[in-house]
Amino acid sequence: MSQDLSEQEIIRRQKCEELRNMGIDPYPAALFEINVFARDIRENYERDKTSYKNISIAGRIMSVRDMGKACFAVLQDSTGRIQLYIRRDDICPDEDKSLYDIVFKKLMDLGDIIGVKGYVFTTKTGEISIHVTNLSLLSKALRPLPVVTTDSEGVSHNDVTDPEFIYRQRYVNLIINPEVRERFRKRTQIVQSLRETFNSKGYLEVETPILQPIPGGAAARPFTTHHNALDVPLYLRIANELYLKRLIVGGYDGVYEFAKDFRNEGMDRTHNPEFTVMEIYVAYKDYNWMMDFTEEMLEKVALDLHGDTKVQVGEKTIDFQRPFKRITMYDAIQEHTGIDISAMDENQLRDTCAKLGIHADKSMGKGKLIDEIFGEKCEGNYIQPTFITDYPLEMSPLCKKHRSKEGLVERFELMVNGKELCNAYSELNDPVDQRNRFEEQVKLMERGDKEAMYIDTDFLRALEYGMPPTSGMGIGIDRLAMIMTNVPSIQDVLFFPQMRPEA
RNA sequence: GACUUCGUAGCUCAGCUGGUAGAGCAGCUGACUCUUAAUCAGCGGGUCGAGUGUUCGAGCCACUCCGAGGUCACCA
Repeated sequence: MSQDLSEQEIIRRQKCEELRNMGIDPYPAALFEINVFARDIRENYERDKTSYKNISIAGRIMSVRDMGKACFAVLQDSTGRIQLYIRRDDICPDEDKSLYDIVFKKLMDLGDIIGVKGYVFTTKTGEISIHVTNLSLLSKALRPLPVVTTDSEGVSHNDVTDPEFIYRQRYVNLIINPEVRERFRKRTQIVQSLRETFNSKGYLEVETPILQPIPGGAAARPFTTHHNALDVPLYLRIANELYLKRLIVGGYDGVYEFAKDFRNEGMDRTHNPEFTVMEIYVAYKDYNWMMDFTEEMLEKVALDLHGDTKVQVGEKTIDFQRPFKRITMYDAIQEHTGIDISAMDENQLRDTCAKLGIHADKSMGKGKLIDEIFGEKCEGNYIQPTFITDYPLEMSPLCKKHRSKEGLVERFELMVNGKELCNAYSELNDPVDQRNRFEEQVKLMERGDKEAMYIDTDFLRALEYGMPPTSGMGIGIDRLAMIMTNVPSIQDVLFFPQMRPEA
C-alpha cells in the first residue's frame, strides 16, 4: 500500500488536511449550478454584455498570475479557457480575509477544480475575463499537472511529448492539450455523420454477438476465451459479417453495426488488437450500387467535418468529392507493373512474383499471389479515393461470383492514402456455392494457411432458407478517423490504445 | 519476431575524453489590487527505468531485463 510521494504530492495532501481543518470539504458532495461556458462568454460577450452580469461557471485552474492582493487565473472548462480576475476585497468584503489569503492563495493549486460566480468584463489589456465575487473548491488535485505555457509568439513550452505519457495517461493529455479533446470530438462526429446517412435511408442499427462460438466473417487469428457455465470455448469476434447477413435473411432491408472487433495479431501504427469497424448490409443491391453509396457516405463525412470535400493528410490533400476513380484489380496491376496477369495460372503467377521480387511461399494459392502483387506494386499508389474492383475468387470466400468475368468475384476495396479503407461485396447468397467455398478454405488451412476461414454451418443453414441479393460494406472507423483528423498513428484516434502493463 | 533510437526533478531538457547531478517552468517563503510565458528576492526538490559487471570511481562503458517510439517482417 505504500506509495512514494514526491514533495509536491505531499504538500498537496497537507493542504487537503488544512482545508478540512478549516471546515472546507475538498470534495464537496453538493452539485454546483453552472449557467455559462467559457466558449459562450468569449464568443458572445462583446455583443451582448448585459447577459453576463450574473454568471456561474466551473472548471480547472490552469494557471495563476499572482499580483498580491489580486490574481489573474485561467479557468478551463469543457469548452475552453477563460481568464478569472480575483480581487481580495471582492471575495472577502469583510474583515476576514482568510478565504483569499489562505484558502485561495495558500491551499489551492493548479489543477484544482473550482466553481466561481461573478460578472464578465474586459481588462485594460483587452482580455475578456470574469470578475470573481464568489469562489469555491469543487475538487482538489493531489498530483501536479504538467504546466504547458504558450508564449506571445504562440509557441508552446514544456508540452508533454512523450508518447508513453500521452497514451497511458490520456486524461492528462486531454486536460492539457485542447486539440486532442477536439480530435476525439471529431471522431464522434464521423460516427454521427455515418449514422445520419444510414438512418436517413431507413436502415436499422443493430447489435450482434461479440462472443462467438465460431469466429467467422474474416480471415484472422481470434482471441479465445471460455464460458464457465456452458463449459464451451468462445471467441471474441473478428468480424460481424455472418450475423448481419443472418438478419438480412430474417427480413430486414438494411442493417448496420458499429462493431468492436478483436484480432490477436501484431500491433503497429495502423493495427490495435481491438478496433472499430462499421459494417452495413442492404438487400436487393449489388456492389455497383454500394460504390455509389460509399461515395455519398464519405463525401458527407468530409463535408460534415471540414465543410469541404478536401482533407489535408500529412503532405497530401485528399479529395472526397464524388465520383471516385474505379479500376479493376487486373488493370491496376497492369498499370503499375506492365504485366497482364488476367490469363495466368498459379505457376505463371509464381514466376511473375519471382520476376517482380515478391516473396511467395508454397501455402499461397492463386488469389493470394495476385493479392501479393497488388499489395506490393499497386496499393501504395492510390492516394486519392479509388475503388479497386473484381478480385480473384480464391481470396473472397463470402463474395458472389462475378456476373460475367470468370474466376473473379464482385468485390471492391476503396483505397485512400495508399491503404485499404473499405471492403465490399455483392454478397454470396447461393448456399451450395457458399458451402463449396468454405470447403476450399478448409483445404487452404490444411495447406498451412493460418488465416483460412472456419466453416459456420448455422450460417449455411440460414442461407438455405434464402437470402435476397445483398450488398455489404465494411469500413475501418479508426483508419477513417486517422485520415479525417490527419494523424499518423491509430493510437492517436483511440482514447486508450493497447499498452504493455506498467512495471 | 528482427534491427534501431530513447528512458535524468511534477513537466521540458542539459550533463564534456568516466570524477557522486544542473537549468527553465511547476513547488515552497516573501513583495506587488488590470496581469497574460506577469515580474522581483530567497529556498527546497533526484533509487539518473531496473539489475549485474568493468573501474580507485559509472547518469556516461559492457551485458541482461523492463517500458516506449521508429523501420522492416508477419497479418487484415
